[in-house]
Amino acid sequence: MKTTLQIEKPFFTVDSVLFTMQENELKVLMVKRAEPPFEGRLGLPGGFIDISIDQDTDMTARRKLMNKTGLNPNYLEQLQVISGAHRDPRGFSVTLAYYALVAHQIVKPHIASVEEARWISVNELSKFAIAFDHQHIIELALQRLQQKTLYSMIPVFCLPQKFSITQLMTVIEAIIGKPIQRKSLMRRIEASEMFDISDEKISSGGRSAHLYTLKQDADIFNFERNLGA
Amino acid sequence: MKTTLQIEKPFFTVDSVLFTMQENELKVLMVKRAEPPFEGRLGLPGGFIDISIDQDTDMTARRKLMNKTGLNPNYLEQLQVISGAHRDPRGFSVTLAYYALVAHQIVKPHIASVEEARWISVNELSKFAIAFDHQHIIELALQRLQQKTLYSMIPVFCLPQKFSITQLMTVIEAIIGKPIQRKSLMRRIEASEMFDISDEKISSGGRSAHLYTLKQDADIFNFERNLGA
DNA sequence: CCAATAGTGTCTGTGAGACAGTATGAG
DNA sequence: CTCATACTGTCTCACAGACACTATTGG
Repeated sequence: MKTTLQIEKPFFTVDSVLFTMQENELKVLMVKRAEPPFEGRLGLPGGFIDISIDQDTDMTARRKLMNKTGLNPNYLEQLQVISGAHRDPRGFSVTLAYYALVAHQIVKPHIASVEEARWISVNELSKFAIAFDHQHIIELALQRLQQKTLYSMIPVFCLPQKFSITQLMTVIEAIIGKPIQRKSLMRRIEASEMFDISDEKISSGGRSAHLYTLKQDADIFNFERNLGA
Repeated sequence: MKTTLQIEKPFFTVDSVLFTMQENELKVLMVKRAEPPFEGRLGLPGGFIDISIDQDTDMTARRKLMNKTGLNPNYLEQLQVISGAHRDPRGFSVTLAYYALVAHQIVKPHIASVEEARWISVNELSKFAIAFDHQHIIELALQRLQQKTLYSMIPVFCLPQKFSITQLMTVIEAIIGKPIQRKSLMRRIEASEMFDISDEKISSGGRSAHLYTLKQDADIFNFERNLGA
């Protein structure tokens, strides 16, 4: 069946949902589309794979994010493939969606200069007209992030290298949308063995807090029970 | 940048890792490749998306499985995309891998007739020369299945509609590779509220066992703690 | 001193592990 | 009856939730 290769090929793109923590809110990076379809609307940063540059799709995702924000996310993972005949007016399309996390302060200086890109709070997304089914993809990414937050420490990748327990607690609560016990979080920091406690401290109006850092070699530890259930 | 679309496109294929339970062993469906590359070797069932037939990639996976085994799996979920320049000798390729589960007895009558397809025990896979990086993909699928087995009841999709607790226990133990407590499993069957207990029984040399069925409307329940940790 | 934030001590609750004990079928 | 397999009772243990209590900073 040498004919197999003659079948018409779908579009194949890679898009990323990049999250960060800014002003106690969980935000997503959106870019204003410069061309049709959906010209002028907000959409996810992404595009076509370039097999002359990209070694694999992870590289494509990172390269496209670099073009928009000037940096590599601290965490990047495949979300899922979304496909169908009607999600892109140009025809059948296949998109591989990623979700990613960065510390806000590092990204801030870059964005404005590069291109029309902005951080939008996940709570305010519904106020905008979003291109394609990207609204839905963000929904999926958020659900996955929430789930993973219940049994791992990934939210640290939204924070700077040195962070306090309160900062981590705030991100987690922003992600899962409800309060957690500080005590439980401290137990997990201990048990995961992923962090070093630095001697530096940060203060914000009361007793000053210890700062923690991710160990260099640290694997992401998965707990056997969920938080906040 | 209308030039974007002129970028050379990669191959895009869909492959599935179909698991079942047979003779107390976890098995994977492999097909003998009829064409190069890797002609004559065993590989995963899959192929190119046909946008004139398939509404999305799930359909592609189901269609390809139907061609090999004559049936729809009870459970089908995306695993991940694997991509790279060197995994297919014909050039840069992108594969969307699925994993799927079926009850063995239903599939049995179909396979031999359709094509050169066979069930291989996951423990004996290393004895064969497998096409592409499919060995690796199976590894990934198994890891995901193991993880998911710790906090859900998906292994039931390897069983017939009516099944006993012992059968379910056997599948789970085959998947995760270690014994679990019958008592814990019974607690989960209760708590999940996913099953009806039928009045039928099955016997195998001792006291006869109750048979259970999945409720028609049942969602897959996710537990907050892992099993067998 | 007080207010505010950080961190500890410790009790309760839940669900898994372990395993002895009881029930029910076949011969 | 005995044997094999199915199921129950119940204890322990690990870890999350709750929340009062102590510690440390700035004013």
